[in-house]
Amino acid sequence: MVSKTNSTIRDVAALAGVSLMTVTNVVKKRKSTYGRDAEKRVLDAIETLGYRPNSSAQNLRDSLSRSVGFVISDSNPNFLSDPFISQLVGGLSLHLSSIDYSLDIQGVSPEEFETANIVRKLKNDAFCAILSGPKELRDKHVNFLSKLGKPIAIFQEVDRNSSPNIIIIREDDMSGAYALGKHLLLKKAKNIVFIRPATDWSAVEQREIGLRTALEANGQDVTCETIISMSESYLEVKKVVSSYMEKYKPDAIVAATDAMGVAAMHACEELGFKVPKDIKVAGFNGFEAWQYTKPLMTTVVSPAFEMGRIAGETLLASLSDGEPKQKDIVFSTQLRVSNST
Amino acid sequence: MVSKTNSTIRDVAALAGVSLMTVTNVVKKRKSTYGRDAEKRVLDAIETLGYRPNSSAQNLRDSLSRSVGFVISDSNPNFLSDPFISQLVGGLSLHLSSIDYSLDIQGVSPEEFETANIVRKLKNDAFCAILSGPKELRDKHVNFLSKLGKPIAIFQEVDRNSSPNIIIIREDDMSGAYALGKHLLLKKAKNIVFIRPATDWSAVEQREIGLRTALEANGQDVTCETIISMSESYLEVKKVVSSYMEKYKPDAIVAATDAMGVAAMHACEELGFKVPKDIKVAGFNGFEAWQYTKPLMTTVVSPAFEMGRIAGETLLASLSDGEPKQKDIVFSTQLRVSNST
DNA sequence: TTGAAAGCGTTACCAC
DNA sequence: GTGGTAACGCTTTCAA
Repeated sequence: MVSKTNSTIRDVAALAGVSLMTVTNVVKKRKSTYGRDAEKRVLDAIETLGYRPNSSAQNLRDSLSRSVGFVISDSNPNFLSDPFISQLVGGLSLHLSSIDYSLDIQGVSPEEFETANIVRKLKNDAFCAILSGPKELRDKHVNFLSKLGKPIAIFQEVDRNSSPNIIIIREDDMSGAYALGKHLLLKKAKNIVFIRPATDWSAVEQREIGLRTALEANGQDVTCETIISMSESYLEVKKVVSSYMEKYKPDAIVAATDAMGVAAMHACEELGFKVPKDIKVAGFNGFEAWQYTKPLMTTVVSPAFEMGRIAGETLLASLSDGEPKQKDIVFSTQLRVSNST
Repeated sequence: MVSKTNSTIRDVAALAGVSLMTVTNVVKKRKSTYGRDAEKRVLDAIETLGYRPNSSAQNLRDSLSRSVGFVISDSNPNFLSDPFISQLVGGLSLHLSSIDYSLDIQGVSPEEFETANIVRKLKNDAFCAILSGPKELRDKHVNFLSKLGKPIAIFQEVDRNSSPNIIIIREDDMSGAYALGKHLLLKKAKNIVFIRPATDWSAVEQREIGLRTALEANGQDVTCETIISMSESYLEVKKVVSSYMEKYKPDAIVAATDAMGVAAMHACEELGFKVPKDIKVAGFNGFEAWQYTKPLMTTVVSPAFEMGRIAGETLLASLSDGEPKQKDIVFSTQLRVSNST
């Protein structure tokens, strides 16, 4: 293998027979500070030497890391298997790599949030976070992040009107859930169950509130009970739903996510209930993988990929312009009615 | 907000009343080079100043970036929605963040592979790649990567015995497919169809070879035809399978991935074929999302998360130890038989 | 243990 | 346009 003593801007200047300044100017494309012949000689030298600016040196020079950190508070080490999170990361990474920024991802359990390397070393220019755990713990983490002194984007929390460097990026789960509730009423559902994971997510709270608001307008006529599954796993959700269905007779199940909805649907079918005739089932997210259920599930679609992209754009903007103009960015969700309701 | 003029090692030394050397030694935990009292003063100073080593400076100093780049050759910008890739990234990122390395991800279309920022700027210490496109294009990309002069891990290619800095990390798709083929024979399948996407992936080729090898042992008795779907999308696969099923009467379908398998299964059911009675269906990968099909699909399970983790470990090892000991790391796959066959 | 100094590569500023 | 120099923060070496 060729021994790679990377060439520096000095080597380029020497080979091209120009000064350091001229090389920088050519590289930075500051026309009118150099002549045509000099430009050509510099470009040739860069080509033959295979010169590439050393980014560590650039970063030191202008005290930037050109990177964004993304802390994911999740008890599952394989947090990227959650499509919501992988879409956020995908959208964010797409934008960052287009402007030559890099992305540091770290998953951390909610309990260890404040001791995660990524927020302790603090080497990134800005941070994204998605939180989980009880509301007061999440509040604590928001507060912790706000003291980092860097631009922060937090996904899926409600705006706390907190410090000036925090941007909230969320989807309007409440309205989506509200629309879903109204849809179920239209379909004559009377006894509705909301199934949610034990883990607290702000989005889940919002979904429950929206659903209940829609249903409560109908007074005593309609009931809504919440049941909790210890985990979001397929088997656990199925078990919880099965044992509930054996005792009670709801006519609709709203699951906090599509994955949970599929499990609920299967539980019902195995007990002999037909979907949607005997019981309606709906979920949240509408990601690729869950579009393959039979019957196709009614869901509230999340714009997660786009949210990731906007997080990148907004953070970078506030890095150069100072305080962000918009401190609470809300994406609308969309009810997609299918055959399961 | 507090104005953050980050404190340097000099400030710490000054406050603690010790030399720079001593601070470095304490930070680097080189015991026996400093005394107890000095240590305490330094640690206190670090605490009160909130000192954190500047990683750009460290990186410049020892010409490292402490980051790994991951180039994903995929025509879909939302490449992370592919569970195979998101698992690779998850495993890799978990390992890297545990040793305080960061991860640069960039998706790029096969045609633009060599012009992607990430491989042009070359700022990472090592690279991972997953390739797609025709075999000769992939060969070209392997060759291109081998000339980068940095440790490279390539997923899911076959070993080309190429340059010393390339590590191949793959799963044994051929054996998995072979086992699946034998299983289908055991289940009395005679006319088998392999459905694959038009896009070339090395893994898909391996799966086809393994399947055919298993079946060919049975001579003329058993047929195996390959059909191609332009895309991997649910609708496209369903359409292709439907129109095939209307003309021919295979008794088993092997899909190149579970996602395609689900689509194939639905196509069959909609035409009135029962799975597995009238037709058997199997896929590849066995990721979370596809464990929710009804009937549960027979599949060959991929250890993608673990492959990502090992890529990180191996690259980092070869960064410090020079050439890697193992140049071709093969993970075994596992046939998981379920109700769809 | 210490203090001083050099060097990593880039960039900005200066006077010419 | 040039050439020289200083600065970013850290680490190592060398002599004390």
